[in-house]
Amino acid sequence: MNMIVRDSATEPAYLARLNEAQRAAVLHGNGGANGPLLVIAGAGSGKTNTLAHRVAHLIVKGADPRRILLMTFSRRAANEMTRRVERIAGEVLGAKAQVLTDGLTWAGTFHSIGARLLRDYAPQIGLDPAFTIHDREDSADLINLVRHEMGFSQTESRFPAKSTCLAIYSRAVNAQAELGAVLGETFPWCVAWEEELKALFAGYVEAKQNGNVLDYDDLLLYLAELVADPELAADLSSRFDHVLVDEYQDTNRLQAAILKGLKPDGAGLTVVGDDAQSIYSFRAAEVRNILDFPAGFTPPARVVTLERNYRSTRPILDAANAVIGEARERFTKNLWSDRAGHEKPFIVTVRDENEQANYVCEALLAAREEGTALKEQAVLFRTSHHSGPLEIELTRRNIPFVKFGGLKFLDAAHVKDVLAVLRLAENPGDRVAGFRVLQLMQGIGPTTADQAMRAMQSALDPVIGLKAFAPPKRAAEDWPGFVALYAQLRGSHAPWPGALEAARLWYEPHLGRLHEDATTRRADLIQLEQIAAGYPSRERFLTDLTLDPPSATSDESGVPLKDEDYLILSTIHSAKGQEWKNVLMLNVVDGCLPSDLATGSTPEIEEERRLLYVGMTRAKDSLHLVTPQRFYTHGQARGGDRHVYAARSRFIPEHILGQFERTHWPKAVAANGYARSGPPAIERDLKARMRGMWR
DNA sequence: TTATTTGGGCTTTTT
DNA sequence: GCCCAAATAA
Repeated sequence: MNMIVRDSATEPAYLARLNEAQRAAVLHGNGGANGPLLVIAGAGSGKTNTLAHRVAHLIVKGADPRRILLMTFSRRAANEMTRRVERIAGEVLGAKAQVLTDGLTWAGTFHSIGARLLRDYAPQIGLDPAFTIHDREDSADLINLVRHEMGFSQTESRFPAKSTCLAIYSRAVNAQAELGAVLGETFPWCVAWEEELKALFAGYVEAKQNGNVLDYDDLLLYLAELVADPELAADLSSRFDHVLVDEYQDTNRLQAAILKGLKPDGAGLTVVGDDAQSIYSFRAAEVRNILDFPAGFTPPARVVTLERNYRSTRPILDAANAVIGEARERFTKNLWSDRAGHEKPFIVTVRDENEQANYVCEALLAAREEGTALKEQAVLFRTSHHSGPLEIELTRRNIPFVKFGGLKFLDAAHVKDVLAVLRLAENPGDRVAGFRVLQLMQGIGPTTADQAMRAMQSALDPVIGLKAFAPPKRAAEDWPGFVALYAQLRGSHAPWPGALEAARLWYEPHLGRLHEDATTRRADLIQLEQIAAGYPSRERFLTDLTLDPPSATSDESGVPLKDEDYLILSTIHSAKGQEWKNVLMLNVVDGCLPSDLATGSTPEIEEERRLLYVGMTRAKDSLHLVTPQRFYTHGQARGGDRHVYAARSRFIPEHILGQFERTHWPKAVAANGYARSGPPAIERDLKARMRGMWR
């Protein structure tokens, strides 16, 4: 399998179209599992393409795709990678490639790979393979249950909220740090609760184990523990010849430990990343992982640097380089591009957020008039709610859009309710799911739900326990129906995906009672059934959905039609790895970018700077940074007038302003204060709308 | 014991 | 605007 055959005369065409550095990254080891490789890949330097070529090259050279482990940031990135590998391998291997690339099944996030491996190794590490996985909200709910049981909810001064408790716990786990240190550095206002938090976390861990549930962090933690055992690590390691990791700058210490345990000598290990794009340290990502990677091995890992940018025009890249050039500490060199462009990025001053929304609409419609489809344009912002006024304006103008990184489909209460039914069937010990489901029935509150859960657990079989349980009078009517549903779902012949429909039918009466807009919510659930049909089993469906939820409001839940043109709205974080012809960034203003919640320490501020850099480098042809002069503060009634005056982001100081074109909008001032910018580019049939009001 | 109301406090980015 | 806990009603 390890062929060291080099014949440059027959070098395939797919290598010829790469630049020298890219080719070096692809050819490293020449198809074999040689020493470790670090690829520093600047923004737009063809990173995904290079990685895909490397994987394809390995396969062409005879590597077994089933023994290639590919870890990317999201399932979407993994799919994209697989697609490209397929195409490239197809050029060389023809029809055979399909079979080979179908074997590339070990591709996904650290968390999803972790879940799969843990199910495989469950018996060896004392885990029940039927474990269910808690998302963030479920984890917070469980921690809340423990918090109540320990009496921390009725303290004299207020105990940290459940989400804060979880955040502290998660940080301590992912950063592999002591609780005291975490509190001091990241949660200083909770320092006084250290003892109580410690007790709470001990209780939380116990509750997870009793219920046979894992949270996100456990997937990494258990995997790290698994590879810490020499025998298990050797066994696991021998399953993979090649391990490739994307976005390595955003991995945390736990993830680095997993890799190290998996490939201690680095043989066959490739990591790709860019320290200038590290934007996840709030999630305990550790830039040092990538910086210290080469020296972690003897001999040190080979480093290949990709500095040529194929994405952006030169003026855009120059401006982005100027922004990142202000960073305190940096390791990658400036990127270069030979894509000429006459247009500098714009800094557009507008009066307030409403004008900002107007400007954005005008700008993107103008770009569309010139031939840039909405799909090739994006509006980026620091926090999800920054797009609020814009969303209203887009809706008013009938401009279709899809939002990434906002409220997720799965966070909706009705979707969680139905999924909880399935989870409880999968794992009767899942208290959070049980509490949620049982309390849907009228007359059942926390106390009864707790008693019913206990009855389930103490019985030989959970179904028998439920049947024997006598609910309070008010719930007596609902009870038999629920027990029958549960028995059906627990049965060995539970249909799939029919089980979801059964759960929905049971849920529908409750849906009508609990929610006003039952019709739209019901449509969501039917949508969910369609998604479910794509999964082979209930377990895979539940796992994949919690680990790789549909990321946009449209993704699979299909709000706008796929073939229609629509605009992309996205947080900067969710825009990672993507690119558009025209990019507009909102609120490039001190207090928003950097966020005023993240200006406490230098590292935090530096991360915000990289965030601006990441946003700017998404643009191919044109870039607009919009700076409203004042914006309304939150925490007031709608239409309130509390506002602050904002200054241009500190990341664009005076001396780099020359890289930008500064404009005001609306343009120059007429007697009434504002020039008319001409009628909007959209026509509306007002009469039709009037008629429509009564139909 | 459950369901509903009221008042006070915090408010990012995501697997 | 949302979450949470305490108070109140059924």
